Amino acid sequence: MEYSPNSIEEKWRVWWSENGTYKVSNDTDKPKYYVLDMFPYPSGSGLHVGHPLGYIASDIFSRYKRLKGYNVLHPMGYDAFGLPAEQYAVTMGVHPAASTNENIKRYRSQLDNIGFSFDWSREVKTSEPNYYKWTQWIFLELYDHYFDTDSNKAESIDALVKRFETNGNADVNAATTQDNTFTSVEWNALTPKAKSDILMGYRLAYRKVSTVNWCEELGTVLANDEVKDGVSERGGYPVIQKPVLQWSLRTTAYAERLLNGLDNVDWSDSLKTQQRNWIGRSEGARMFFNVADSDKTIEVFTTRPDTIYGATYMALAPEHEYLKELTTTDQKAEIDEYLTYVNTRSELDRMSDVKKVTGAFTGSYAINPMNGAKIPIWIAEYVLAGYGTGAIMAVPSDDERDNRFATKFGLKIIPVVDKSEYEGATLDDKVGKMINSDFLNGMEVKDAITAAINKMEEMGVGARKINYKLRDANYSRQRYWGEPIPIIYDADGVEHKMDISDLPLVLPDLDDFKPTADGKAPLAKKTDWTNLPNGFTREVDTMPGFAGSSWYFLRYMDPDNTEEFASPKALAYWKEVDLYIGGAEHAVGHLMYSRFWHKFLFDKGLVPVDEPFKKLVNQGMIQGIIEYMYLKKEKTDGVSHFVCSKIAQQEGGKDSDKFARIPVNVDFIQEYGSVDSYLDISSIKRFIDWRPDYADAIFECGKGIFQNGVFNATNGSTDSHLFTESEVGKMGKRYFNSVNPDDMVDRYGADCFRMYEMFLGPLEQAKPWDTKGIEGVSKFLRKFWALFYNEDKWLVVDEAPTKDEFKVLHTTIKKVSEDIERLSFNTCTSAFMVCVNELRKLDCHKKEILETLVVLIAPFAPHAAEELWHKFGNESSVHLGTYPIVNEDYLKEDTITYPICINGKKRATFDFASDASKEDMEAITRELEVVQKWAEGKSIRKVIVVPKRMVNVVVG
RNA sequence: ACCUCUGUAGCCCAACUGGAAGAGGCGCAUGACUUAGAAUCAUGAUGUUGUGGGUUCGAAUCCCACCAGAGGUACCA
Repeated sequence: MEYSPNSIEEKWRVWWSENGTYKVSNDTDKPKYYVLDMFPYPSGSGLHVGHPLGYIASDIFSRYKRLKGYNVLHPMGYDAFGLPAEQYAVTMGVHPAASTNENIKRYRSQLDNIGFSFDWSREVKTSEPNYYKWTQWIFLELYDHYFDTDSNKAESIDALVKRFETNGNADVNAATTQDNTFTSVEWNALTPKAKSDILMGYRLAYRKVSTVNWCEELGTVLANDEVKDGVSERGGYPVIQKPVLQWSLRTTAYAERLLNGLDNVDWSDSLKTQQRNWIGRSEGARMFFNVADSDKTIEVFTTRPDTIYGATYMALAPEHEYLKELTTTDQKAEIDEYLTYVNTRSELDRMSDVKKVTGAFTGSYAINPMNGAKIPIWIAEYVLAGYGTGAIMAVPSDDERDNRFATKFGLKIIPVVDKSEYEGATLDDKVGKMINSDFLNGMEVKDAITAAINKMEEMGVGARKINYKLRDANYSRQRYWGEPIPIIYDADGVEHKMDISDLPLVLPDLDDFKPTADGKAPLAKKTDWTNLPNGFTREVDTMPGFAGSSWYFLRYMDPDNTEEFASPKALAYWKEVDLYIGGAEHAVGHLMYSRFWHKFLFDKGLVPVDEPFKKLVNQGMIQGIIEYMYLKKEKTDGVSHFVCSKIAQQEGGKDSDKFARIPVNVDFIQEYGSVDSYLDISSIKRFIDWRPDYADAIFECGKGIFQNGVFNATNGSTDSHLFTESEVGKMGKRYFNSVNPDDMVDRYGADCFRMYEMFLGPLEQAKPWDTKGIEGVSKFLRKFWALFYNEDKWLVVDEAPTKDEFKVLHTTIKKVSEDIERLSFNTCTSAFMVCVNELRKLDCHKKEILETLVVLIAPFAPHAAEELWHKFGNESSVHLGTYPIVNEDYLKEDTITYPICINGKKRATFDFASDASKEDMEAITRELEVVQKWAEGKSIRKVIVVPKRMVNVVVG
């Protein structure tokens, strides 16, 4: 029979499901192996071809490990809470639970189509109460603990309270924002509210003021993603940074352990580097500057205490707590004006716009603790409240940004480091000899740093300190579609945790998912839910997206447990994720949060290891081509005005303020993805059908204008191309460029789709989707099939294979196994192609070869392999079989052909016996005719023999 | 702006630890089969390894600078 995937694939998917082929037991003697995918957020547009890339890779690896005799846990679930479902609810009135369930159904059918070996009985959905019960429980555990720096782990708040009651806090070393010292007597005399406030400074889940993006016109808090250039993406309204009391997680407490833990995991160096940079450990000093004519002291963190004598001004973050007190009457207007400006600036704007130097003078002065110099205190947006202490001592002579600032505002610059001995050193380089620096003069920077800190400690004006860029994670969202935070407040505003027996705190139904007029979370509207009979009120913020995804991998181990998040037995067996595959876009965020949660659970003795993911691989993103149209920001005669991208280019293109770029559905585009992609008249009409709001828009093409159904050509031209701009980028709903895997599976079959995705390129590399190449893989599968079948005839014969046939097979086993181990699936695919090409040349149809080949290819093409496996008369699944072993005897060669190079250039080849020694090879090489010829009149200086590679003769 | 990664034939990519620039596929060209096309089979052409420097007997690979693209930058997921 012909290879026709559609007729066999569905059959085997049903068979696997009915036979429970992929059901995983926690109860077995087999060694375990845990292969995890980053579970998807079920978006409204369904899976696109980028999603399955990692899933296919992990599925191949799981099937491989199963064949190798492991008990493999390979689960799947859904990260089901999230903003898009809520936005959809706000605009379309569909309950997020309903749309999410619809999306999950669609995802499931798409996933099923690809033939994954997931154990669906372990499915996890983060939006299910029986799951988020435990998310809430972990949150309360975090709330109930603080980080003790003496024991270097989380300890219970109850124990801390006992210490306060007996000894106060003087001998407590903890990760805390609490810097007042109190005695037991003082503590015991405090009101419950005051005690609660102090404990907030210790808890791992705590409340503090942090800012949100607030859009007055839309009456809502916006995600960073919804803000572009300081205005809302929707409608273009102003967005300001508004301070709100919110929950946070004290991730910083674990900074050092998060950093050290990286040494013990098998992740790529680039990924570890990204995590290390995100944690951003830096050594330096904290220093205290008194404010002139005030009792205030400003704390700064600096990595360059050596440059203290060059500190000519001080810069505070505009959010600094002392700003009010420091601003003089004269300067108030200027400061207020500046604050209004800063309010419109996102953190990203503030970091990236370094060329723009802005700031304002408070009118106050600080005293340099080392020499008593009076230096002005400014506020500047380049100082971020969240980093260090939100205040810096500025040294314009040795810091690029400070230098620009000082130059612009005419502030003093005192050179303190002489770099004349270091050619090419930049301002920021930590090299040179100290000058103008009193006792530091003449020292090298490195020594001066130590000397300066020692002196400051002696004088009591500073101390050695390690600072981290890592910030505590904001844990509050003013949203509906997330886990409710199980906290209630009494009449005094003191928070209380809910009783564990009352969990889960189920998210109540709402009809209207908009926030309240004053920006409170939607749940605030549900007064019968928020107001409890005893006068207490509920927290109305919900948890962020990362809450549910920070521990889901533990739930798969024991998904139906109602007593614990997972049983100790299940946790002890599965232990940790052995291989985690997921997108590089999660390289810091999700992985950092999961590791933090896991370390906390480890401290509690609830998980057996302190790092959750042993080996981690980021698959590269499959990109799509995004097609943009240029829209003039200002309407022409009251209607929208689109401009051909080639015309827009001449006026500055995307960098110009004149244009907005809007993504177009790529289905309308001619010459999609090329430099000359365009819309013709009929595609413009389709565009208008799609976006009726642009029905009367002007479309300015290269050679004419299209409007209201009529094309007016200039110079009688018929060329009506409206060029669009193609850009490689994310595939997704917002760019209208998704390719649905179902279409590929319908057309080519799941096995072909799977192999093609792997064949596209290295797993870790980003690559644009291109449907064209899939024909090659399809052709390969037909050729593979043709080894077994000729039309309706089963060709396989029971003859003993030849040496050559064995060699082809075992070369392939070796290559494929090695490549699977290093996750190089693209080269596996081409190894199979080579193998099939060679077997065809040998006209091989031998059972012993082909049956082994079927097992070998089973992880890649599970359906075809299963079909053929059963044709061989086997009754159990090929996927529960045994992986073939390489027999090296078939791979041996008698001679190896070496290139003979003269001075690095290949001049001849020579066959050496494969077991020849280096010395023999050198001796033979020296006598070769070519070598003699090239060495004529010169001497042979050296002969380099690289076994199995080449021979190089150096003459001269 | 900062952090991370990538750049090899018209295109997707191989080249493992520094050792012959080429495995596989797409596309293209020619031939076979065919009335023709499709499918299939056979054959084979294409190079400043992004640019410039350095290290080395030898560099796609290591180092430095630059250019281009992608991902992340804490409320998209």
